[in-house]
Amino acid sequence: MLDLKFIREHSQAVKQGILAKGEMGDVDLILTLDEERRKLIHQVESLKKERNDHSKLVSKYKKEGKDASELIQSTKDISIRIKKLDSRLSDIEEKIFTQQSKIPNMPHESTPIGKDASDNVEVRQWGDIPVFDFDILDHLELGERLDILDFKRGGKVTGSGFPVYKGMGARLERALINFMLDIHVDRHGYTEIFPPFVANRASMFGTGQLPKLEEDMYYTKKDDLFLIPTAEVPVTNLHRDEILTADQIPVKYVAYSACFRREAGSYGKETRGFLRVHQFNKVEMVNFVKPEDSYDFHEQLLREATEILELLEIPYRVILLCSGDLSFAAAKCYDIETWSPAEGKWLEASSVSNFEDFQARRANIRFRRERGAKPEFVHTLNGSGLATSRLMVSLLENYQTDEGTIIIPPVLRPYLGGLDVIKRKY
RNA sequence: GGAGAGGUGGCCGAGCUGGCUGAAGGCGCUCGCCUGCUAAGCGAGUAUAGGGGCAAAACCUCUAUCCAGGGUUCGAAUCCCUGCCUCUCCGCCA
Repeated sequence: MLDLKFIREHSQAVKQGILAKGEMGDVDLILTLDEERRKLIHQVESLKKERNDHSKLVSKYKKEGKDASELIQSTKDISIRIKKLDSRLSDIEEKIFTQQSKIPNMPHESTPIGKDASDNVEVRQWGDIPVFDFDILDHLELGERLDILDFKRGGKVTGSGFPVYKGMGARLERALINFMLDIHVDRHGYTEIFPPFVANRASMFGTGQLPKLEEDMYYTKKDDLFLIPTAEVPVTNLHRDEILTADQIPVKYVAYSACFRREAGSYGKETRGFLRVHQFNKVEMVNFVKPEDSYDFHEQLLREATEILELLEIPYRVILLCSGDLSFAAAKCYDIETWSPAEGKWLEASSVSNFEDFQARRANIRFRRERGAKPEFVHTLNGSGLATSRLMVSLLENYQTDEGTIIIPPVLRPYLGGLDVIKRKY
């Protein structure tokens, strides 16, 4: 959410930002409504003052034994006028709020302006793309032959897009999650959170999923709750409506969660196997920091995420998203993509975003620099570190051998009881 | 799911027979004084948001806020209704 005052004072910049992001948003309507709002506030507040004064007089008259009936009658009229104006005012404020919530965050100055993914900028690449001297298999075939992934039965239990991990596949998934959590906790100073996987409307609004992405989320009607699309939602909302003290900041949380996405209307391309699923696992890092530090933390977050891939020795590249490819709430975002030898392309395994105060304003997360200082909005950032589904694709495909086995990266072996290779059972 | 209790400022905690109560008192914190030595005492201050005054800050002023939303009333933290949340007991379940 952008500050109403900011929209009022920088309407041109906001319009440009909306265009650059390829979003919708009616700035002029907001400006018109805001003007009316302020006019109404002025009227209704002076009436309220009058009413308050009258009420005090009534009290005084009664104490003195004077007749207050005339005064009471005239005050009654004032109250009726107030009620009318108040309801008009809240009507307008609701309209403003609706419009305001639809305005995306502004892209940061270091975000390249562009239309779509083709305007994204590659920042760097790490590791060499592997060359194989045999015919490689894709992760689906590998998973099936090794009997570690079962997409078919997942379809039976739930529907397509709900993969089942089996045997060493399940253990490998668990190993990846534990490995990533341990690195972030032990080396990057994170506090681990195990959050709820279901969140309410206020939380979904706080991080910016609502209202725009309602159709993309699983929803439980009876309880008016949403299955989380990312741990970012519950973890960021941990501090909703709070004022943090300066010594609490920066807050660094890391959380594992299952992530649920309906991916409505995305059938067809790129839906094979793990490439697009409705449920996947992700380790997510969330930072709450002072505004002036947020871009330093953004770079640090990127390093913390890529370190995982370097330890796993999986080639990746970092992409700086252009304005048009940026999500609604982000001001700047790096995507980390890992290499899939079978697909012959890069797969997004992580998004590392700086939301500045956009989420903080929606979720009302503030901090005080010192006692007595005015509360300010924090800056929130988050980054996947990482999503295991795409990571699993790259891991299986990059570490496959001509025998159809999978070499386990050394850093993961302690998590797999020392196992160094996954072999076929038959 | 059934029965009951409750949600007040950074925290604790009054008020809840409606009227200078934005809210006693305590703790914490900040500043000052005194005193001086791991302490105590004294004084002052200590919410947030919005509107207006202003180019802006400081400041002044008004309005709102005692979980949220409605209602009653000249006037509500105080009365009524609805919702949310917390706690206790019972039931059910992992």
